[in-house]
Amino acid sequence: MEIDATSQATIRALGALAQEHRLAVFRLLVQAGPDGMAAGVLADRLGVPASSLSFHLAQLSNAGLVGQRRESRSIIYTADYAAMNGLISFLTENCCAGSSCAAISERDCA
Amino acid sequence: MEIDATSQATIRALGALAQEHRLAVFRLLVQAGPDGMAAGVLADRLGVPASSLSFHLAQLSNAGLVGQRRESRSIIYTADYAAMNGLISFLTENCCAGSSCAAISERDCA
DNA sequence: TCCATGATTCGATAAATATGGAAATATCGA
DNA sequence: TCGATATTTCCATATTTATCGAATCATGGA
Repeated sequence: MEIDATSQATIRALGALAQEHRLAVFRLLVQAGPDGMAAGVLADRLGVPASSLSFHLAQLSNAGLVGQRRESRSIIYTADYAAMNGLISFLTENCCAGSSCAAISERDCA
Repeated sequence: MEIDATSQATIRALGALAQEHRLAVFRLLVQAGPDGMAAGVLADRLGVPASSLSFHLAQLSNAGLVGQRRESRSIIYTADYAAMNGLISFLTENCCAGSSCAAISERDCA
C-alpha cells in the first residue's frame, strides 16, 4: 500500500487542522490576513501556554499551512492560502463526486 | 475556551480523514457511489485486517462521514456527501478568506 | 555588556490513537 | 440446528500526540 505524495501532504494538512487550538490559530491567521500575528499574541488570545502553542505552530508549519517571518523579537505567523486552497481542491476532486458536492462548485456563482 | 458545536464537528471530521487508511476508505466509498461497499471488500482492497478496518470505519461513522446498512451478512458503507459538503463549506467560509481561496468558489463555473 | 522580552527546545508525563489476533455476534443456506 | 461467512467487540500492546514548566536561544535597548 504505497501512498502517494499528494495524499501524504493532504493527511498532514488534515491532521494539522484536526485539533481545537490549531484550528483556532488558523482561523485567527486567516482573519489577520497577510500581516499575520505574533506567536505571543496568538498564545494570549487562545489562553494557551507559549510552549504548547509553539508545538502547535510547528505542526501547522510542518503541514505547510502557515508561513513565518521574524520581525524584531517577534515571530509573525501567516496563513498560507494556497495550501488551504490545495486542500479544499483535493477534497473537492477526490472525496466529493456526489450530487450534493457537485452543487458546491456552483454555489456563490452567477 | 468554550468550543462551539460546529468546530467540534469539523475537528472530528478532519481527524477522521487524517489517516491513511481512512482517507483511502472514504475515497473508495465516494467512487462506489450510493451502492457503497461492504466492510470486507474494503478490508481486502486495502490489505488491512478486518478488526483494524472496523476500528477505522467506526471513526468515520462517528464523524458522520459515512453511513451504513446491513445487507444480508454484509454491512455496506456509503460516503455521506452532505457531511463532506459541510466540511468543505466550513473550510471555505472560515479558513479561506484570502484571494487565492476566493477563486475556488468560481472555479468550474461559467 | 547586561537585562528584559519573545519565542523555541527539552524533558517528563499523560492521554489518545493505531494495530491485530482471538472471541463474540449476526445472518444465511443446508 | 449446524456450519460457514461477514463483521464487530474485546484485549493487550505499541505508537503518536498533547501538555506545560524549565532551560535555552535570539533580539534589541540602556
